[in-house]
Amino acid sequence: MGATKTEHFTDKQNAIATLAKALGHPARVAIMEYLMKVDTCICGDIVNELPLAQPTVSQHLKELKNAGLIKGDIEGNTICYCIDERAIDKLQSYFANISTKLEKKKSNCC
Amino acid sequence: MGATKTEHFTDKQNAIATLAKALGHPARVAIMEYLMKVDTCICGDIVNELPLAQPTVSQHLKELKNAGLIKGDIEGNTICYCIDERAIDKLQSYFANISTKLEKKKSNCC
DNA sequence: AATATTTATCGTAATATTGCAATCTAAATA
DNA sequence: TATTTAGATTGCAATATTACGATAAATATT
Repeated sequence: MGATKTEHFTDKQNAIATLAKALGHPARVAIMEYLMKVDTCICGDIVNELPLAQPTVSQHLKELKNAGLIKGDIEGNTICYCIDERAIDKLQSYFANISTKLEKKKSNCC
Repeated sequence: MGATKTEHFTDKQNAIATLAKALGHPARVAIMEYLMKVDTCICGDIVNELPLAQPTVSQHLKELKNAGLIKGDIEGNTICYCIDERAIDKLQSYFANISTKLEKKKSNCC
């Protein structure tokens, strides 16, 4: 065994897990924050921002892209990566929803 | 290598990554949603809710607990697990913040 | 006390992730 | 055209995760 049994869970659960998993590494959180920080997203120098080798950063970018958190456009020699707002919105509304429900419930235990 | 280089990132980045990583598996998302659904948190039968064996569920619960997403109180023979609102609040405000900033910026590329 | 119930832990196999050196590709420039 | 530059891909070693059977620990019930 060892492989996640995705087929047993709902699409929504898998979708949230995929997004969360992509952010489950500090380098990828750092990449997202860097993409937030720079105004334009000429994002060639993410490598210089991170304490990781170029292939490693490239791999992290690929995972963020696969998860749908960022999108990238080829621009001549370089690639312009930027945050896909839709993914952030999904996460934001998911947690806001939980937060609201928890507030109403006012946990009567633990 | 293969071990995450946590020491190179900020505490906040690592904190978000830890929470996100814990939610990076559909079973753990499902557990959180189940804990939301049940009013009281007599949580003995999470195993029956999930298509996973008891030791696997126990392990997932442990990870959620280590990440600070849930807390558990021993209660006689059973354990009462429930969501730790503080963790949800952290995630909620983190994504809300990003969402707001993105809205202001109105992405001028990609 | 003996048995059942609930949850945790151990051990282990299968698989996935992390990280990087080396290499490749394609556009940019000399 | 040769060279540089930006980024992806390959291959591999180290480590982590996922899953579960077997078993342990501790309370509950008979």
